Amino acid sequence: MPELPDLEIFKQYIDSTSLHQEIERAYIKNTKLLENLTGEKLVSSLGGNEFDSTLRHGKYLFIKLRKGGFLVLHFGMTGELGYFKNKNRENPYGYLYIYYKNGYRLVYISKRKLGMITLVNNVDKFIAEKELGPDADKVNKNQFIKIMNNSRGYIKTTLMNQKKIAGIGNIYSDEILFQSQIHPKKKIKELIQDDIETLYRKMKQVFRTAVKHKAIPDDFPASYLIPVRNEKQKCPKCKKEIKRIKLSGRPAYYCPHCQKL
DNA sequence: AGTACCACCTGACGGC
DNA sequence: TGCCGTCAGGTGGTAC
Repeated sequence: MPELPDLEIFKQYIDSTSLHQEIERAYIKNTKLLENLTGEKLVSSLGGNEFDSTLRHGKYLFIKLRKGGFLVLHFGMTGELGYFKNKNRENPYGYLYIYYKNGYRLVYISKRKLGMITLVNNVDKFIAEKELGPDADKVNKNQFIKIMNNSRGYIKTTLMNQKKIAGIGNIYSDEILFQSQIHPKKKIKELIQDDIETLYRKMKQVFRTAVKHKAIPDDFPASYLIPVRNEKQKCPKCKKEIKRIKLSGRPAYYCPHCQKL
């Protein structure tokens, strides 16, 4: 479930497993995920190289290469990472394999092939080209208020708009709205300043909590929506039934009692 | 500017 | 058990 907290966990995973060790070779199984890049170029750039550090912006992960440039990973809907030595941990959906001299490999895994892999020299330039807004976990309160005041439309749609704020997806937008007690289909212009500040506070709190629990929904606090984000489940606060509606074709789950329009 | 809908891709799940 | 339709955390493009 690759949204901001998941990406933050991926970042920590790379940081704790894959930095500062020589890459023996790389292998790309399918070039479909590559953007502006050939498989040959990717493989030759990684071989004999080393990862120095990582950066995250929204749902994108940037891994700095010792010899210059960054490996960029986007995880789509089903992307994940694996770092292991044992062959029986092999995954049929692995696409990019990075083999280290120590016998371990880092694998980019994607069931649905909706992710993206590329190489860039300049992260800020990449962010500008993708027109991404500020990272949702790093944006400050004044920036956030300004972004909201410059938007119209539904609050949920706006929170998920990567060009406004980067990092929030379908699942976490539901959680942020649930914690803020705001209906997903509330129009931004109908929110008062207090609501916007609540959203900002809850957004940060949700990220902090999710990352603390390694982005594993079952470990989230009992007051969280995500572990019970399904129709016919009971609202963690009022125990009434969770409802599902659609916004631009995407499902939104909320509590009609706690989140009034 | 914002919304709905389609496409991409393919596994998971529920119903019959 | 098996087939089939529908749905799914992502983004990007189009028509209105």
